[in-house]
Amino acid sequence: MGKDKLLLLDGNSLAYRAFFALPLLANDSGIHTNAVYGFTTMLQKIVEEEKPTKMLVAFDAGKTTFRHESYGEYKGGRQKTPPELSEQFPYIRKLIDAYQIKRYEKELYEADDIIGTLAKQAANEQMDVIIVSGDKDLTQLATDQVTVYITRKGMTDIEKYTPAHIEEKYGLSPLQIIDMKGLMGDASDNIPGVPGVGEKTAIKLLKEYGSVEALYEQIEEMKKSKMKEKLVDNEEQAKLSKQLATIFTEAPIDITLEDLNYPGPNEEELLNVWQELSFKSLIEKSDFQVEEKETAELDFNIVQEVTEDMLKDVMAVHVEIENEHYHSCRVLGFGFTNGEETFYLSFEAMQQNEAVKNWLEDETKKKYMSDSKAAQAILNRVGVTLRGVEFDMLLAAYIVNPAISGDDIATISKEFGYSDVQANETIYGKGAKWTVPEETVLGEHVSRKAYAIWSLQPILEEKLRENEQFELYYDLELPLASILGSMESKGIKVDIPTLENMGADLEKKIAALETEIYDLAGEEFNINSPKQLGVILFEKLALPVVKKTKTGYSTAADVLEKLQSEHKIVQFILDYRQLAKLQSTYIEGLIKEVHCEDSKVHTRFQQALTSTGRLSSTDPNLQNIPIRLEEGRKIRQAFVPSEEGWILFAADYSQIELRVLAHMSNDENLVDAFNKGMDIHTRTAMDVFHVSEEDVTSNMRRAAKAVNFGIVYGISDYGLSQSLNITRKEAADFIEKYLQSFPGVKEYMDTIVQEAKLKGYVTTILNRRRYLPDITSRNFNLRSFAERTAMNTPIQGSAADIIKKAMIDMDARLKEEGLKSKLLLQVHDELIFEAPQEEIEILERIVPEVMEHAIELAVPLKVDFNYGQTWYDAK
DNA sequence: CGATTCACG
DNA sequence: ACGTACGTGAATCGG
Repeated sequence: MGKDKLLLLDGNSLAYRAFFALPLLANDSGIHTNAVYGFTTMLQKIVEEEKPTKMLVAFDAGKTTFRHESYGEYKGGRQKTPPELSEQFPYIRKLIDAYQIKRYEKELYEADDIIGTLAKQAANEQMDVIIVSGDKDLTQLATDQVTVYITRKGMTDIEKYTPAHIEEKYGLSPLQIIDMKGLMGDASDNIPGVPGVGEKTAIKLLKEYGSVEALYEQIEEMKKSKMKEKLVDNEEQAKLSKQLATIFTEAPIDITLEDLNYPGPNEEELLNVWQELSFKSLIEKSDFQVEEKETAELDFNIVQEVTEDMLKDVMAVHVEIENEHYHSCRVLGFGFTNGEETFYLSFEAMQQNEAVKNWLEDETKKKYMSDSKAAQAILNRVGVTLRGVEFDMLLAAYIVNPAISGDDIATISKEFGYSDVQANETIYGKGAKWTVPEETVLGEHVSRKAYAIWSLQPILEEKLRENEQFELYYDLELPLASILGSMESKGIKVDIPTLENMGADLEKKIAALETEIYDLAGEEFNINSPKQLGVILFEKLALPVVKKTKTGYSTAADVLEKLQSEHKIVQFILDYRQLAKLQSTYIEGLIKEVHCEDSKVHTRFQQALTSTGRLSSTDPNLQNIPIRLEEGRKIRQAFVPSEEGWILFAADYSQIELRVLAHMSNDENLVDAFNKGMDIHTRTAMDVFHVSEEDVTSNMRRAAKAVNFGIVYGISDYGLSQSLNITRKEAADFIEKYLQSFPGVKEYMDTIVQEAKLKGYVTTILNRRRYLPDITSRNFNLRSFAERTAMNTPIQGSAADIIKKAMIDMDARLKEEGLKSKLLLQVHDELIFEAPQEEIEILERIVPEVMEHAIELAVPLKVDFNYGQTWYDAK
């Protein structure tokens, strides 16, 4: 057994150091992590390099110490600990525990005193001692056996103070550091010292006299000077200061050196803490075996047949599929559990099993699932109607925190502290190596997923209730999932010949433009490559460079528009880009997505993805079908009703976001404008430019419209200047005038940012939440972005709440009225239905009625509608 | 696989 | 002084 090596760490000082040395990072749950991160990297490095056999982290306990008895102002005037740091201390403690390092604090004593006491004891036992702190005061403890490490910038950079190093640096012994502080004081601890004496003078005096006491014994022999006067006047203070600066090495601690043995980290615990904090780089760098981590045993069976008695009133069910394309992919199997009995059933076996099918369709049999919409769509493919979904883990997790990334069960489970389910990649492999394992492995994996859902259901439900989000989840998102599932399964019919004709037409136009462009450029190149295009435009043709990107010249549309007058080629490129986009994304891309059995596209609405609460749409994205330009808008002619004699009916909210803003800000002016049913951009122009309605020019209205957009996005003068092509100063002027006209809006914007800083998140009308950890960042960009998000998310998110509620009400109303009409699509502020001709009259009445009263605001909601033979004609 | 561009609200 | 409008998805290029 070699010599013991003891590492003593000053917890408070290191946490402070790390906090101020590093930018205010935060993980995606909104917990700040910079101090914990700095602490961790420092620990990792020092443990690696020093390989200690014993360790302890000491913390200050409470506010008062024995030093306050002799000097009440000790550490007075100190700024209180920033809340962003306070919230990190529990994590630092967790981290230390995971490392299996002892931590200790003692009433009335500071971390210094605990460290000093233990260092002395250890030195007496002939141990090597290393003290780590961010505070140079500790250097007074340096001896031949005790080295003091002081962290410098970045936490992992360390200065090692041995007595020799101190001698070299200051010309003093370690104990004289105390005298130095007695003379010069310490502003951060509010130790006064002798006024006018700084580091230089203190060192000079100590070199001559040796100590504070010796100095005062010989003070009469000192030559008369200002300095001498000050020293004489402040004798008591100097002695008190020295006393305060002295680390007490006889603290009555009830912990012994034997208690401090360091066995090395508990790798599993440490990984858990790192995962909770999202320390991805550390997890990757660590050579801990993540995959081989022991998972708890799970008792499960692979069954060929399921009998009624195996199917309980409440169960977790998971449908395992090949990939995310649930409208077309292979189905692998089903996992079931009620927490006691767990079993796996292959898809083939399920299709033969009436008991299971009946149970799945039985409304009274409650199912706990994750992504029930996918399960519904899959079962729909085999003629089974899923009913009785009582819990959806994917949606619950999303409501608790929309920033949770990943929609697979392993990822979500881990977020909530459950790790007994493996990543899909571990089971199947990835890329070309993807393969379905043998049934015992697959069966266990799927069973574990079901078990994870079962285990997390109470935890997530509790969390939802705690956040007052249970209603949002249970009454809005959960029923919506089923409605979206039906919309997806129904699909929308696409007329391929229409697309093909357009494609042929486009092909000719694109070829003609290509020729023109090559001709004007004097060479052939890839017009689709911004890099090659940049070379042609800005080098060969020497057009002026307006904007640059990270990688080179920007060739974005707004840049090209500014260059239109410079060269004929620019317009051709703009036209080429427009047509090429239509061709590749909307003609070829769309055709690829049409299912040949029914000539329909079946998009997937992502319900647990956006940070604001909106839906998104993929494969194909039906929420960005062209409309603004006529050429593109024609794409909509290919979207047709699925039955002969039916009609497409589209209804959209007018200005829903500004109405939401009027409601939330309660701005008198804005509310009035909507209550009077005015054109909001015209009204804004009237108020900002102080003109009457008749005198609002089209330019004024255009400017007002841009300002309104800006307000919704979380305005910035730069953004507005870009959109209106004016100077930043002019834009700032506009904003100023707007906020004067709408003071309620200004107040709302200020309040919401304040609230976000206080709570760490913002909310919508239905209590949807978005965390904004960057809102307190000292990085201007990150903070500004978070501030704009704080202003925008309640608006965009509340509008999303409203239309989601409208979809639920509309679905119920269609059923109530016994109509055949079906909801097909949602595009953020509009709903698209298909309907038999004879129901159009009814829809004209009920759709606006339902949508306008989905949620009552302080201003009316307004809905416009249109219908026609194709989506294009519903305008 | 990141960057760029452009389609939508 | 800092350098941006908010929220998405798909196609394409090129390392």
